Amino acid sequence: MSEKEEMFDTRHTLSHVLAGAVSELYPEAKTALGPPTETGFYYDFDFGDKPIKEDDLKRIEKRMKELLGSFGKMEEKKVSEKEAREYFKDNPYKLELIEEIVKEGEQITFYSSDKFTDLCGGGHVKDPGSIPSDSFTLSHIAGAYWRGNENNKMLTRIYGLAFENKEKLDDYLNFLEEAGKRDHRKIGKEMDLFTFSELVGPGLPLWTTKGTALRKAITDKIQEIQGKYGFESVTIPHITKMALYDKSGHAEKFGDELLMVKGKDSEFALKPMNCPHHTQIYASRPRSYKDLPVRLAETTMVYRDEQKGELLGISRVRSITQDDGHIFCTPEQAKEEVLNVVKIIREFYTLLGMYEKGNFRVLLSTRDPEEPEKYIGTDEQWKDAERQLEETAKTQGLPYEIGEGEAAFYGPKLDFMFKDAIGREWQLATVQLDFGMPERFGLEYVDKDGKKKTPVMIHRAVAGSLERFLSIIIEHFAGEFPFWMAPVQIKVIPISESQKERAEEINEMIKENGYRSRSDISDESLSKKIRNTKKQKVPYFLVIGDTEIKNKTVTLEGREGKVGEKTETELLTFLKEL
RNA sequence: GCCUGGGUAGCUCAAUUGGCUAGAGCAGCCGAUUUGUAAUCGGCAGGUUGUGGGAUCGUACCCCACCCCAGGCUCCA
Repeated sequence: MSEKEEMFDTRHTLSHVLAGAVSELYPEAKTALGPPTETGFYYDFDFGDKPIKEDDLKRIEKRMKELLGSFGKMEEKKVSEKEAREYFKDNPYKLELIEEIVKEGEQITFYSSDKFTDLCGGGHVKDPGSIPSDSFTLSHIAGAYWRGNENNKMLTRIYGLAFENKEKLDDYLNFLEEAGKRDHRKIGKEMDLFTFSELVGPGLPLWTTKGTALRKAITDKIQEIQGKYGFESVTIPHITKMALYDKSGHAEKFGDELLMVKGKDSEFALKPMNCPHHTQIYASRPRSYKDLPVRLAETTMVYRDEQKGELLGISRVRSITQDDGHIFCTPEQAKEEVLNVVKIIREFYTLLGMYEKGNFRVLLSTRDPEEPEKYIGTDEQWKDAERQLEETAKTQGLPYEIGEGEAAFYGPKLDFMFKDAIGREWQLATVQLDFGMPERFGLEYVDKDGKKKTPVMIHRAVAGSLERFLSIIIEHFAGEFPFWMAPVQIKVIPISESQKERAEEINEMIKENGYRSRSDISDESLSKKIRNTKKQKVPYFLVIGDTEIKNKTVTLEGREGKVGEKTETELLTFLKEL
């Protein structure tokens, strides 16, 4: 058995110990479900009308530790439906599970120790007494709907962290603490990148001058790359008549997520996506097969009335800036176009040093075969498109997995998933095939044979949402952005008042050469000015004293220390090569 | 939206658990200093303790409602 599987069993067993401890301390509580997780385990309970508090965790944890030694061996026992029902007659959750197992035609098993019996499929360490009592801890409680369905009752979930031993647990706790230091909300505030106002509203970030410089550096870079692949920019209004979404099918899909704007005599919707608008640019004139592919790109904000509890920093917001793009092409061209988008994504994330194995994974999001009515398009189209995407993923060596039921309603997609500082996964880049919308909008092109045909539409985004993308890279770089991206790239620091003028002169010179430079001519000490520069994570700074004035040079310094004394020309050459 | 926590100056935190005028540091402003590599010194200002109600002789602290934030759940075109 691998170490990972063994840990899985340990965590699973601990969830039983947790349930055992809770059952003892709170006899009224009903146990529901409790699986292991990546970092520990949890168990869901129904505490009835006497919910527990965060403070109670200490008590439960203490009892768990006491119980470990006397918990006894985990023994499997096959039981009949009748026995099972009898044993759990007061527990509606277990009864529901038993019913399901019976329906599936599977054997019901109990796992019992001296202290506690649970309905369970197995996967335990034989002797819970062998688990070190300081290798786990209960971390927090949270609400969770029974069976993950929001129409069901909300249960109380107790989360625990568990590792091989105390050292590993401490390592993880330490990791969480370190991760907290790179939290994009903290760094965003420290570096003055964005802010929120209660007057403006939750989920609506306001971008400062520095944050905007950062955003522009990124979107310029994306445009530079995608420009090589034939994308051209377009511009659309942020509102539309509902007619557009009635036709696209989004109206039905979106419902209350749409934000409405009332005009004098008509009502508009704030756009929650850009594709329908872009189809209308395509549809504005007759297209020949010779015009295809048409590749439209636009970095623009969309607005979604997300549920409040889902908002999170700039990872999940209500005003979302998408670096969106839509390709309209012939069915024959689709594969090549998807490939090109993958290349754009690869080039961009490679530049960031984020395209490394293990740093991301790709989700091939397919249709849920159980619910075909949720999607548009024929079986044939779906199979074909899914196969096409999978082929591209394979030939491009993408670390992909199938995400069944994760597809958009109009087609399958490749989603590029990246992790934030504490390991939560977020979708950034995406390529989506769509054979529904062109048809709905009656898009067409005239083919070689003179016949009108329906083009394929490909949706794509490189950063995805600029907000979410920034949340990830702020945490990835802990604010220490690569030079080309840094909101302030260079700081010019005179040692004392007498070099102020020269510092300003150098600062202007650098700015004229297209870099984001600032001078610090405050009356602070050199040490203080350097400290501030480092705190702001500015990649390079120049020190100017009497020596530099005499030599007509600047002293260049970066994050790794002193680079050296350079003339203006040398400096510009150096910056150019970064 | 739901569950559980939280909200004190721009930021980081304090206030002996219901009892003197809510205090520090940093940032800001004023003054002195003119600095050679991660905090120069002094002064000033800064608060309706998230908001609104209530209980109390008295509340940052107790109760109610709402707002905002976080960790989860649900959702994520």
